[in-house]
Amino acid sequence: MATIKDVAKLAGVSVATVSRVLNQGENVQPETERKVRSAIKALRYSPNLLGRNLRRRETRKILVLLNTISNQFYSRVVRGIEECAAEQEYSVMIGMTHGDPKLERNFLEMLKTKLMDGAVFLTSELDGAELAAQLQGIPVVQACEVQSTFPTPWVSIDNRRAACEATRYLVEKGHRQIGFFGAGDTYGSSRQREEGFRLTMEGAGLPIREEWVLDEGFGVGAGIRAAERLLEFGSLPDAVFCVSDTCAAGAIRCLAGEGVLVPRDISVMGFDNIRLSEVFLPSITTTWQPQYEIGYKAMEMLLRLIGGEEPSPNRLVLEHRIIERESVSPKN
Amino acid sequence: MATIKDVAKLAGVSVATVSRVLNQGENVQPETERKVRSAIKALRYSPNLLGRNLRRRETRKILVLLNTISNQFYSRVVRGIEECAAEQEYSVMIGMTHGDPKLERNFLEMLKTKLMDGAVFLTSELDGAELAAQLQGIPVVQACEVQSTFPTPWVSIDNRRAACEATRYLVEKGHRQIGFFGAGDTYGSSRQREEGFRLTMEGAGLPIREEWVLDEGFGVGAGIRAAERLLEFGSLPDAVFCVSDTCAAGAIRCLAGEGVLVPRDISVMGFDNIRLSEVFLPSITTTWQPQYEIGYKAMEMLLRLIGGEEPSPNRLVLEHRIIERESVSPKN
DNA sequence: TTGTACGCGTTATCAA
DNA sequence: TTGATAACGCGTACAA
Repeated sequence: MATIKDVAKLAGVSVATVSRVLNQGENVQPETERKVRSAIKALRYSPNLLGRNLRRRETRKILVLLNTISNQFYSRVVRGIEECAAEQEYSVMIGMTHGDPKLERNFLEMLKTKLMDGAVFLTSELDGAELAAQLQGIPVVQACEVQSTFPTPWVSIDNRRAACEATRYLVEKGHRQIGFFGAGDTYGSSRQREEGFRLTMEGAGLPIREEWVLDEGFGVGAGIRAAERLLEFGSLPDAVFCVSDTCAAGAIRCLAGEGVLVPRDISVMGFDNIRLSEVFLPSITTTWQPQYEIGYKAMEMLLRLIGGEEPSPNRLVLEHRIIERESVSPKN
Repeated sequence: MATIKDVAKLAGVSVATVSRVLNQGENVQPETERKVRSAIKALRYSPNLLGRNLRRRETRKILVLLNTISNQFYSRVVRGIEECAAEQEYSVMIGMTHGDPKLERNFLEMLKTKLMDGAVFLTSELDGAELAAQLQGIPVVQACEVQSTFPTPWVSIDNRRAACEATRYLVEKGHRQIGFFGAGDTYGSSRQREEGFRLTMEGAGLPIREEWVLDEGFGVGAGIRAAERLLEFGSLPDAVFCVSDTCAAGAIRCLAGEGVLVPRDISVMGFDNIRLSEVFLPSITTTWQPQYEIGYKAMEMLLRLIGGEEPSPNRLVLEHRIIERESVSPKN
């Protein structure tokens, strides 16, 4: 691999001149520049970014941390991050933690040592105290999945309010016995959505049957397992509010396997509005969140942070909206 | 951010000693080590990986390049890569190209300049000639989506043979008028699957109606668009062979919207066996490919390449298998 | 306009 | 066992 020295030697100039051609492009004779460029081409030279980054103290790369890309939801969030980043000539790289704190610490190490200029956390497995300690001076923004104990700016929706509205929607459709398929305490968004569900049920004077509140997780498998457990009880609720669209899809599929049809026999509501929810049969009534915008805004905040400013506001709550489809019907 | 010098100063030793404590841990007095470690803790020191990588000429990071993570299929492939990588203490980072050669060149730049030790390409937008020129000495392996003109080892399935078998399966179910939803020439796998389709149809003496061969792409939207075009013709085929499960799902959904039910009115076959295909209603008959193993084997090859050996064999064709589900039924 | 030389933060060699 | 110091490849202040 050719270095800047090789180029300088071949072009018959000093490394400084080569560097000047490469970077500013100013203060160099056209003839000299020509020689340098042809040497670069001849040697197929690319500047070693390790050396450059070390010297410049910036890498123009940012990290997106998430538990898994198999969760369809994140893909448009990342797109938002990427497009904002690209405008400022940043590249983004994705790291997966698979819910493993060790893997997350590994990525944190890269951040601490300036392998990347900053990060957007879409999920995190660490607690606020540890992260606060680790994150000293590292530009980080949280998006979607937010832990308010983290000492970082964030952008998300109001999960609790969204869940309130979703539950109220079900109630207004005439459903009275409503179950909730959540993800337990693993992630805050699920907890907040459960809160919203409970609050609204109580506000409407409707009882919550705890055997219909099942915490299996966000994924398709979670929906299937929760539905299986639901079927073990003698009676079914009128409707189920699921913590995610994938969970809802799994539940609908599992119920169908036992002859329980959605929405004929039971209504199922999702959350997120991923592509699957409009394609699924039946299509899934859900709560849309502005995935692209969440990502874009988070990246804007991160850029401010990298620039040394404190973004203001440093917490951003974006709008959500119920999207009516086929999986919820009025209670007859 | 503290550097090794700060640590050395605080501990009252030289940087060499600090480095020894950090790396080999040998040849250093317990007492000295204790002092160093407490200085490290006090200063919250982490070695700067840019400096280390520059010096060691390795980063222990590898890049996975793909067009988009919204394609569910890749997630298990990446998992295979990650688990093999982790065994050798490599971290993996994902970069998306979104089908844009410029973005891909950007990532290539990182590789050329040793920001990462090597890469697995799950897709690529460049042609063989350009890549051959760029890839001089950079360890790269292709997986899944393979261009045989690339000068790299690869691992994949036999797409053509798999498509032959899938088509034959449809024929054996009694279908005679069969359509193909592909992705055109954007990626080789689609072309090879189309070849297999055509070969088998001809071999069975069945005519191919070109208006039923539609190239819209791999995604859900592609399946929808292709189905829309299909519906514009007066008559429908007995069955459609789709290039991917997501495409099949889109097609099934679109047909259902027009009252054409799968598999009652038409059979639809997918490809890949992603999670969606077992959850979808109807569940999708498809061809499984060993996603995890493809990733794992590709990473094994890459490690050999990084180690300076040429892997042998340097092309690996793994097995596939038809999975029967609900979306294909016998022609009555 | 160009070149010399230093520093970025490490690791590794060599001498003490 | 430890320390001084030379790389690694680059950018840039300063001198020429």
